[in-house]
Amino acid sequence: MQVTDKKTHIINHAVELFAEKGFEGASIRDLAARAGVNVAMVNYYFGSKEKLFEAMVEDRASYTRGLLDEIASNPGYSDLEKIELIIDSYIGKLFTNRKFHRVLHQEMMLSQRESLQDAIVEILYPNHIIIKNVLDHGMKKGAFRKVDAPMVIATIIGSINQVLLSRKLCNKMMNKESEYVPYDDARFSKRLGDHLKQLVSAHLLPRS
Amino acid sequence: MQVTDKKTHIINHAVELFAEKGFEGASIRDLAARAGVNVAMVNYYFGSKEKLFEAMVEDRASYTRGLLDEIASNPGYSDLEKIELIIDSYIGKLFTNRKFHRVLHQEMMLSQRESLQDAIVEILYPNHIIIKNVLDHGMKKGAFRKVDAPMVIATIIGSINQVLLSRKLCNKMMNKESEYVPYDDARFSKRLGDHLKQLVSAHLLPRS
DNA sequence: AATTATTAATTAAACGTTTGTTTAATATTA
DNA sequence: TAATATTAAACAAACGTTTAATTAATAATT
Repeated sequence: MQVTDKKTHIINHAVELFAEKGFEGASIRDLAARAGVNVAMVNYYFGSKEKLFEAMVEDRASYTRGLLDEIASNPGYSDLEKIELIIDSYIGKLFTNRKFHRVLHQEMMLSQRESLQDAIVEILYPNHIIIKNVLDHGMKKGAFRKVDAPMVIATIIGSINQVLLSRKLCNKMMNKESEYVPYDDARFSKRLGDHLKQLVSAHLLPRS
Repeated sequence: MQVTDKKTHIINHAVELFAEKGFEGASIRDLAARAGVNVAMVNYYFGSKEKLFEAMVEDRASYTRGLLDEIASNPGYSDLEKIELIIDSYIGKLFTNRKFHRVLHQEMMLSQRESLQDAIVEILYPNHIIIKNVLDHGMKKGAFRKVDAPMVIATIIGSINQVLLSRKLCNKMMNKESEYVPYDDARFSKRLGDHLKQLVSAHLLPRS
């Protein structure tokens, strides 16, 4: 196995472990056992637990980029269509990358490793800007009513995060049995997307 | 100082510490130093770190109860008025109790101490039910359009949680300087409340 | 192509700290 | 005097990390 592959292999298990136990709760020994490598290899490759975490963030940070930007810059869509496409695309992104996204959330809530917090903000912020630009453009052109754009963004992303926060709470709210995994069910993604699109449309579109 | 007072005193500092560092990241020695008591006192009073955590949850769990229920059961309000009052009331609640609420969020995201997760769900769920009943009643009476009630709840609570998640991210989104503390600013609470009320009204009210 | 020299990868064991917790002695209160 | 509260010290376990020895792979030299 190549060096890069081995690093990636460790990082993949690190995402799982950090998502389950948090940074402090995850031990190098546990990680090594899961990844099937010697404990010393983690420090050999990454230097320290903290640097491993940073390497993991850097490796996975790209998951947010690209797709939203393409949608927003595509001249073939109306502003409302862009918002709707962004909603669906963002749901897909967060659902598939939910473990890493969970790690980012954990780290953002804690006031340790503050420099990492700034890095995480820089990862998430571009997505907000993309949505903001579409909202601002729509309002300027009169396609949208005058709304509190940052709050609309908080609502879109916050709604998705809320169902991602806890599978147990989500299932209880949605009246699903406790073993159900909503994030793997395309019907649930569609349900969330439909709700958000209807909600945001009613909010943004001028009254007839 | 009375025994109960001393316990409460330790719990108060525990909320702060757990909110800052998470369960695993918080040490008994750090807690004892902050609370100004001997390290052994924590185990003397609570038995263990884990039992201290549970005692803290039990002590603070009541923060969610009461207010929302009063609003929902008050016959003097229309269904929309109830929703609007619940939104403002819930924002106030979460903002003032944000540190404990942050601890609950952290714990809910991790897959350790699963029994505690169930307990936390039981703490938060009643609030959801209160909102759900109002929504269902309004839909049944024709005051509201047919909407996805659980998703509407996820949106209301998720939006508030999103701005509570990270002060840094929130300030960046809202174009505030990084030292600003939005949760202590009544204007920010009002801004969030106004947004949510406008959003939910547009979503719930039938088109003219 | 075979052999040697060099570097990289891997391992088990140990290191020093920190952790939650307990103990045994002392002080305080009832 | 008896129960409770408080303390400093010690305990064992787990932690991240380092070491020193060994194996594997690569490069250089004959």
